[in-house]
Amino acid sequence: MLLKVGELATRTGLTVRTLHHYDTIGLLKPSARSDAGYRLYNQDDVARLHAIQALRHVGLSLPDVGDMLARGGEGLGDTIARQIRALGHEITQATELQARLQLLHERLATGSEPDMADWLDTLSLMTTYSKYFSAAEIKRILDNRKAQAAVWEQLIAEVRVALEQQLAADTKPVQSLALRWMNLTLAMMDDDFKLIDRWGQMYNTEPKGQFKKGPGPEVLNFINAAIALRMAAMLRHMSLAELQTLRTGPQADIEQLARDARVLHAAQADLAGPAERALVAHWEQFMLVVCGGKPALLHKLIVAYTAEPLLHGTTVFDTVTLDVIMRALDAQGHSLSSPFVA
Amino acid sequence: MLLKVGELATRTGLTVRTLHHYDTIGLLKPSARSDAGYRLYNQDDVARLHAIQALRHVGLSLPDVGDMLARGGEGLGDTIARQIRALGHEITQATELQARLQLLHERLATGSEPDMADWLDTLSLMTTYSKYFSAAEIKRILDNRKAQAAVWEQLIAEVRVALEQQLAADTKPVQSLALRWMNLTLAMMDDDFKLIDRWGQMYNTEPKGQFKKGPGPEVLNFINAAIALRMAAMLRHMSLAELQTLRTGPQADIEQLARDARVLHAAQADLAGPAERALVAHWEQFMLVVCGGKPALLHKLIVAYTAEPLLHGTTVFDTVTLDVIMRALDAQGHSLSSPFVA
DNA sequence: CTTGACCCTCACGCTACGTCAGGGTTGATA
DNA sequence: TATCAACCCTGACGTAGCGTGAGGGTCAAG
Repeated sequence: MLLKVGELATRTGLTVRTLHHYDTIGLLKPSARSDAGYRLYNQDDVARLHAIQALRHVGLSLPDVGDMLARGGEGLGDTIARQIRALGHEITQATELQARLQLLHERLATGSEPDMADWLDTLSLMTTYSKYFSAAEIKRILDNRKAQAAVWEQLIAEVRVALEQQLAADTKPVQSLALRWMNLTLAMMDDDFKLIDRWGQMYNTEPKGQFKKGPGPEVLNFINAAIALRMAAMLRHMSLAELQTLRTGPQADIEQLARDARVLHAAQADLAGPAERALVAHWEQFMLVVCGGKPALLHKLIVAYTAEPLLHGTTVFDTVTLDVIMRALDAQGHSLSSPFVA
Repeated sequence: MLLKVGELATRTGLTVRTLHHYDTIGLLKPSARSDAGYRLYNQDDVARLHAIQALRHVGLSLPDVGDMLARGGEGLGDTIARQIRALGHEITQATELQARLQLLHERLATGSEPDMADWLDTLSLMTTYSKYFSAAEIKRILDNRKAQAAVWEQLIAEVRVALEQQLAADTKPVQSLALRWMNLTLAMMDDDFKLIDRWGQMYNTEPKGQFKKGPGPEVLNFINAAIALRMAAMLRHMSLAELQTLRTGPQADIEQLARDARVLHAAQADLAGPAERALVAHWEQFMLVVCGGKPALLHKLIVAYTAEPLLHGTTVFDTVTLDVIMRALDAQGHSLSSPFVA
């Protein structure tokens, strides 16, 4: 039983043109022609076509299908395994892109301003980010940044003032700003130092024009110099890996400690009383959280703060709180360097 | 600051050829040319290019990017939403294909015979199946079929014998075969009638040549005629929806009932004794499972079996078991039609 | 003898560029 | 000032897998 192209086409769900194409590239040549030149396919041709369809369904290109048939199906298992992996890759790519677009869509839908410039800014920001972060990471970062927007504004303004006053990077006010900057950045990255690394890479390798919303490059250079000083000072007392395990610590604890300290300060109470002991205990617990639960690291941190003049007095606590805590520690016999070591 | 193509290219990560292309299709024409004819891009051009890159990253085609820029970004939100949906579709497609290939790979890896014909048979079967079933469904079906392979062999052989003996479709032995066939098919489909429907559609619409492994068309036609008779008989007493909720019931129960019945049969015991009551209770429970827990359906089933001569004596139980159960039911005053109705 | 349904062989079109080929321009160096 | 590398230009073909005509035969029915 010989079939003409049209018949074979309808029977296989392909088009006549496709069969023509397979003929011209030599993938499936009809075994015979009628007197008028009509293509005539026999049973073997049909079988071969079915094989072709099956292999195409695996995702092979037409040349690959031809090769595979020529080799008699040898290595098909490996080829399929490759296709599976390729599909996996494709799927993750598509999923990532979808997540990014979803994020973009949410962000711009809530803004409710169909401003072309905004859309495109966000879009290209997103594009830039996507080279360094996954969609989930971008979401975390942007969410945090949004939540901290006001704090950042304030901090940037203060840094700008310091810059204009030409304060030196190693002065106490600038170092205070640097600490706040570091902590805010760390919080924005959910305490994840790997993200900060990539963030830094991005800022360094991407053309600066991208980041229109951020603080200009002068501000960044200024604060980065101050931060570099702090990092260097810290690194004289701990490894980079240890430094990177430091956390920001809960804001709530900081505020609670400040309130408690202020009460004790106002009351001029006995610095070794029960309230003071509780304060010190709270502070210890907070610092342990900051140090990721590692007393040894806390020890190194204290040594660094003691030994490095640069770090003196620049903590997350205000001066009053710091003063009360330090004096209480002293009064309670903590030598600032021993009691926290396991 | 005017940029030449090469400079713009390296700055944006694109190739010179790409910028040439954008120029020729009018997507990004440099705002100026040097005396020598060199393309010169100004700041606006660069901005436009960034927008183009961003929109490309969304997945838009070059013409679409052009349109979008021409419209000033209007409708971008909708476009992005569309892209998200399209990606979702793409992802499900790829995932399905990947699952199917995975299945294929597992199946052929265990077979450990790199026979070209086998690979291609399985491949085209898979291809055919995939038009009607998801990869997960195919896996279930093939797993079940594999587990039942021997039973199918036996059943098909018996049907073939009946066919050769030219037994009529409404005779008891053929009806018994039909019942076994139905139950085996149902088990293969995990009691899912929707799958059976699609299975039937596939068998009817696909070219028969595909199914080389199966029991030839004569056998199928023969048994299908017998099954059609049974279905018609059943449908005279219940709706199609009800018929489709019938289950096969656990094989373990069937065997247990057969063993128990045989013991009682040998013992010639009192048909209304405690053991017999337990037997009847077990049977009732089993039948309720078969009827999906619906006593009303069980009632209809019993009526059908009583009223339709075609169904007489053709159950999943052997004759001895059936006889014992029926007599026990009778002796215990169950009228076969009343006691199971809620 | 016509008509409609097929069949044939070119041959261009589509996406988004890659990749020469053949030839000018620019700026630095010998 | 000649040269040379590094750029730049336009033009044109190639890619994958066919879709979509154009222009012209073939076949069976009416």
